[in-house]
Amino acid sequence: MENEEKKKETGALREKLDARGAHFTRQRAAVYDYLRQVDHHPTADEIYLAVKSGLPKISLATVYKNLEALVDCGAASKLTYGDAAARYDIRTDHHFHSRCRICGKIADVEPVRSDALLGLIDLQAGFSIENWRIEVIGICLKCKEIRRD
Amino acid sequence: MENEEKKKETGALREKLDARGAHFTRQRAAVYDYLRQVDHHPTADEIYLAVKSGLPKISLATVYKNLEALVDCGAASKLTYGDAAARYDIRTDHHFHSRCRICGKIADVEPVRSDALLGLIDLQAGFSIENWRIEVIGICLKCKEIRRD
DNA sequence: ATTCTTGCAAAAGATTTGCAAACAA
DNA sequence: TTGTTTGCAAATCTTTTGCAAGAAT
Repeated sequence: MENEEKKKETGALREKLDARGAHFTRQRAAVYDYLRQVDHHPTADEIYLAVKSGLPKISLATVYKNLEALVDCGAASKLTYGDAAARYDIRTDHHFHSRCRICGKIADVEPVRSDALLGLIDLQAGFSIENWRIEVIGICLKCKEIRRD
Repeated sequence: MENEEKKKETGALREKLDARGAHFTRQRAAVYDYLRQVDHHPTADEIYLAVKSGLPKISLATVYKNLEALVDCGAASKLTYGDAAARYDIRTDHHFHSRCRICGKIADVEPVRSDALLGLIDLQAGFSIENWRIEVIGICLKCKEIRRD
């Protein structure tokens, strides 16, 4: 049943927070739950507005603090692809993103042979790679169909 | 001689601005010249401080407006890799960047077989790629030598 | 009991905007 | 002369911070 699944996830969050000496709170759980339930990568403000319906007194500052706590304990990640506002992602594994130039939607892109990237670029000598990010910009299927280009 | 080179570049900038109906001004040329002479990717504020020595009355807002004009006419590009402040680059051709986690230095990375990137990722069906960006994060040679890790 | 979190307001940092005077075409 | 740019100040937007009261461990 759905409640079992929810309880399991809640427990997982509790453990991750605990490992960092952070507390489990209703506000924190609400931010986490919203991030889990949406299929896109919302900004702090969007999360704030959404979560406010269940917790009317929550403040935007609390949402920011909780997002930071979630990122710190490995329960979410922060996307900073140069928009005005940062976006947050429930996934923390290594993956990339595509952005539609028309509708702005950001979708997940899975790495297939990620390490082969190194052969495609001419890096300065002696640079030790620890991580890399790829963003693909273009037009998504939905926008293409609407425009019939 | 150096003046010939400078005049040629100035002429090129004038043409690009002209094509957009934009004017060539001392302030605009100063921002452009600074971008040409540095070997890194400065923020608007750094450009402002540097250009102010030659044009003491220039304002930060003017620097922002000029950077936008330069980007618009294809004389520079804007880097938004998620820092607090955007960075500007005199190059407008397709290339990438590396960032040192220790010293924060951003260096150019040349694409070798850039189109082969498509084989490395699993993009959603129907997405038309127009452009892509890669950022490599790690430790540069200089910082590695200092730490002797 | 102790430590962390909340909510509020204020502050901070980056960037944009409105506008009259100055400048470039 | 006409349209663009400048410099200034004020405004905007995102994010952070200080702090007293409240909640979690």
